Amino acid sequence: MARTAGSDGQKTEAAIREAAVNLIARHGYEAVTMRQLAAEVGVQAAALYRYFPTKEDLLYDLMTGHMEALIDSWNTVRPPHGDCPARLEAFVANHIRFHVERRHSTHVNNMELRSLSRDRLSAILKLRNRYEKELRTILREGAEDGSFLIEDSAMTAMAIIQMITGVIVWFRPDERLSVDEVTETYLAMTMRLVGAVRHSEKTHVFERA
Amino acid sequence: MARTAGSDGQKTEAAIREAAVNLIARHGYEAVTMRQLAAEVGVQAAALYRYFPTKEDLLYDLMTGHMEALIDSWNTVRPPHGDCPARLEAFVANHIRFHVERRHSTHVNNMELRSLSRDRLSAILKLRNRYEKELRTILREGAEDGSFLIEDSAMTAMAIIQMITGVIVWFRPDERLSVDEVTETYLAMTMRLVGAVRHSEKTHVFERA
DNA sequence: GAAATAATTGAACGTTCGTTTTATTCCTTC
DNA sequence: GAAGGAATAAAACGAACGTTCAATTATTTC
Repeated sequence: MARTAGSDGQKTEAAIREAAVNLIARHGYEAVTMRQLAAEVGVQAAALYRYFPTKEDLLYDLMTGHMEALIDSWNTVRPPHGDCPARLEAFVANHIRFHVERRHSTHVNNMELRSLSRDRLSAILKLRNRYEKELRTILREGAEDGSFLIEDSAMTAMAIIQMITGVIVWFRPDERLSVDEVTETYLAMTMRLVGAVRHSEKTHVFERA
Repeated sequence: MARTAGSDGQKTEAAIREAAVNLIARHGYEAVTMRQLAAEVGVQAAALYRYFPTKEDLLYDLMTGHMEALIDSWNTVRPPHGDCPARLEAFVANHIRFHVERRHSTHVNNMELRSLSRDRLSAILKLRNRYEKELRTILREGAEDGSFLIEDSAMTAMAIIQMITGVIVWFRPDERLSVDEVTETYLAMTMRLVGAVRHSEKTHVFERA
């Protein structure tokens, strides 16, 4: 047997990517075998090597694709400079939406870094740093102009990113909670966390007992 | 050859646990082989099976040990009821200290859940839920007595846990930052996040522009 | 409709995996 | 100092791993 009727390289490659993200997110990169992946795509294992020279090439392809899509998505919604609270809200809202929509891809990027070679690992970390730098800048400028009250912008950036990325660990849409509702609550928590008062909220004054 | 001079079952078992935590945290459960682990311990692979019937038994042993130690550590520092802000501070401080001290063990527990069988997975999740319930209770009671201002105690609990567990991702002691300094900043962020005013801080009033 | 190219199969390669078996040596007890 | 259990080594098991290769069929090109 050989080429099958209706076979199309572009469709096969896309199917490999999709099946790989789902399988790796569920079972982990090391636990997923090329034969298992091929079966999910509906193809023999040897066919995978037409599109990805090695298993690690496939993983790296998935990860770079994810990071570039994340950076692109922020670039399309990023507000102009000034108004740090508005920029922070835009960052958080976009981050949550992006990651909820790509839960499996996010899990792969967060869990499988250690399966990359040194060079590829540092390439991914470079992209990640470029993205996180955006948040650090917002926090630093907001602290300088008095919009925020924070102790350390780098530490705060890590805290916020871990908090808002963690949504994908417990949140499943289609339940009693929508993405918008979750985003709204996380926005409120983030704004309090950085010592800002939200535009749409009443000012609360706490008195010492 | 056979039994080596000075060999001791208890020491070997402890050495296996320690080597396994380090190797699995670094390379992942699936990527670590029994031969690699045995070499790290300084023993042949077959010797491991005297202490752990299967590779998964070893993983499960490490995970339950970690969770039980975590619950124990909270039980020893847990303050009496009432005074929700003090209880929350104690929870956060203990959580950060525990996890920083056991970075590798924490990584194993967070990353390798998918390598457990169904029954063992749910046993670990049960322990985890018991621990997280402590935080949810503090938040709920604090919201009821007016100490905190939060939207949803379950969601807030997840946000806080992910934020404070995330410390181990970026923090390395022995640098310019001590555990106590990091804990102090995270305590401040947590208290603002739940809408509380810390005892030791001045009350800040934000004015609308 | 023949030639060129694209897509895939089926079988095989050597290696490594988790685990088992058997035999051997060390250590403790009396 | 003999006996018996504890701790390990050495070798082997079948299965599964990532990957390669030659052969074969589908599609496109002219």
